[in-house]
Amino acid sequence: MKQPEATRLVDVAAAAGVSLATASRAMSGGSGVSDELAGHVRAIADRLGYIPNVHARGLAGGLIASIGLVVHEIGDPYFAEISSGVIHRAAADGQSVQITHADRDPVSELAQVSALVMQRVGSIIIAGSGYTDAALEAPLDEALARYRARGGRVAVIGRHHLAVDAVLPDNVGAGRSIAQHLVGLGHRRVGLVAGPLDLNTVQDRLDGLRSVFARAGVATHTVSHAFTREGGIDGTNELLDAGRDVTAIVALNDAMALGALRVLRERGIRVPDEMSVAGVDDITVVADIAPALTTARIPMAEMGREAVALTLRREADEPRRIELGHELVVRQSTSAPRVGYNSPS
Amino acid sequence: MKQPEATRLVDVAAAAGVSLATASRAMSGGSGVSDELAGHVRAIADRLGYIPNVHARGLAGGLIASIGLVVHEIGDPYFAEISSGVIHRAAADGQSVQITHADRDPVSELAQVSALVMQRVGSIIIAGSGYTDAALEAPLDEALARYRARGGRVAVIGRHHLAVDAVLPDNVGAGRSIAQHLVGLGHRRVGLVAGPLDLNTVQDRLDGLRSVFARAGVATHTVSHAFTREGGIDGTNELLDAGRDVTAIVALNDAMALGALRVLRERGIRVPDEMSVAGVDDITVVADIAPALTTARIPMAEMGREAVALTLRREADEPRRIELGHELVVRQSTSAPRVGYNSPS
DNA sequence: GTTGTAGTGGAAAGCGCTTTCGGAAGCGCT
DNA sequence: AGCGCTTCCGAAAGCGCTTTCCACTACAAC
Repeated sequence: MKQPEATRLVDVAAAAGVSLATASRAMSGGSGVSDELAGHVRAIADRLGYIPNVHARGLAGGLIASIGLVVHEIGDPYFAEISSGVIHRAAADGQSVQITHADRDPVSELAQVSALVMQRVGSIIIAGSGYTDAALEAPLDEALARYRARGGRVAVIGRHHLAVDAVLPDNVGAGRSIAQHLVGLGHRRVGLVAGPLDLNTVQDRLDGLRSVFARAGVATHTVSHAFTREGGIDGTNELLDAGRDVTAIVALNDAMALGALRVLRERGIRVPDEMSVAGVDDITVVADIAPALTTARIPMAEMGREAVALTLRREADEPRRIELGHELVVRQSTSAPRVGYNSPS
Repeated sequence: MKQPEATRLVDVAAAAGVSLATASRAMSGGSGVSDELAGHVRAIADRLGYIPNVHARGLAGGLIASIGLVVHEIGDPYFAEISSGVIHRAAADGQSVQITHADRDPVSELAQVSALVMQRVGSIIIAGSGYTDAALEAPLDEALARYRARGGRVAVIGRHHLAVDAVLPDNVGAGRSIAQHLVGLGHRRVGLVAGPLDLNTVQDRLDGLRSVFARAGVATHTVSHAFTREGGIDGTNELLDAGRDVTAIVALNDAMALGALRVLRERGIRVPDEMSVAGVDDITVVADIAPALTTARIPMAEMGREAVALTLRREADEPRRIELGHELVVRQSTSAPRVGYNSPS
């Protein structure tokens, strides 16, 4: 049960001919040790293959060099790619990453954060939209505030209603770009397949889309379902069943776009000939499918990396936000509307 | 720095009117407490919102209730879906999951495992193929043996050359099913786009494919590249550039199949009219694309769940292996070869 | 009435580390 | 030489938990 040959800090101290306290100060970069002595101790530690015991550190010191990452569902490519960025950047910094699922449920999300706090992780990164309803965010906000008061570092990805460091993709701009692209192609009636309307990501993308469409006098019809492939299927079916004669469908993320594509294929509606389809995110796979999806690229892995970088900075001053750009990626799923199609009469 | 209102075990003990020792026994399921008293203590603990301090436990007890999961790259849907299964099952059991990247590198993989061992995680799950070259696996095997000797639980997913609990998909069967399907459609010349040949997953799938093709007198041509979408692109290009007049391409996993589909689309080769394409895995997205991919389903999430289940069993007897089935999923990317196509002369 | 035998309480010893505290040593200054 | 000052170091006190070792109470079995 006990590890037999584990080198402890006392062993290092003995080998280096210093006291335990000095060894500790040398290892954890504390002050009170001369640089040369510290260097010497660290050299000895390396030679002995010493690896600090995380739990002893956690018990004695408070927080540990570990990142807690909350995503909704790691099976979702959007979160998988963000996580990949987090893990890569964290590894470069010698930090381990604990991932938990919030399952798109605010209650579960709060529970996961609490669990992470109790594990004494040094930083918490929350990925995924927040609710625009402040009441739903309040408990989370409080929990995070308490955690930060204790020295914890927090960063959120893609949500901006919390008073913490944030990495924000350009959702509004992404929506605008997609809309401009469609307007440029000549579409006049567009269906918007959205996720839950109280998510800030959905709202922002919708704002971008509608601002452009409204100015161009393009009619839009919006349906709202789960922010997943299944939601895309439901939304597209609803749109089609309602008999809206739209010439293009914008899904609020690529997962929904994939669902839309599937429904259109099953119904024998050709893309882009009879219906243009666009998404948002540019998850890896949508570049390879036929027709390759027109979408607005959100730099997911980079968002993950930046979030880790935010938790690393020393100064604990006021919340900072990093805004990342987007990029319109035009592929084959969009084209000018064909006259004669989609006009029921 | 110190958490002010953290409920500790002594608090629970006081509230329940029992001693610290009894409370500890009640919480960690040890013997020496009546079930009713234990239940009472746990109820009080719940009411107080008590969450045990992981680090104190880790320090005192040896290993902690946490799972270390090693995958190659979480951005890869295959690993993302496995991870999803692991996280869900672990959460149901109150365990946290630490994910690290091995980046398809045996050296890195070993380093990750060592790091996890030092973190005193209670179990380690390694996902991803092993090398059939025993020399490459030896260091890992030794490290795991030491860890197990200390009470650590280990499970591997999809590799069978280690003396530990394993969850194994039916790779051979999957290969056979795909081959039978293609033989049944009348294909006589098939290209195999494989990953690295020293990975047991690749070998097993290849064995299944070739055994059936050989018996049916079908000619095969194999190329080997990275086990990723990019590898699929390279492999398909190599196959096509070599002028092999195959009527079907089997990619050894869906990621490679996606790459193959992309190359074929770029070259204007129609699927399945001019070329049938099949994959293995059935990652979520391949059901939605056009043409929907014919593939052999490997139950990834279930593999993740089973791996966690394996680490949970009490008896530390000899290695157990759980073999899961596969399922041929015929979609639109395969059809009978068209006479006249692909015959250069 | 004596002996077991669970179940429980109390006390205490760590687990390996960080950190506080006070002392020792080295420095420049008067 | 004497003073205060800064540096650096060693001893020791925990961090919250698991465990072990007894002691003690019931209550059943002999």
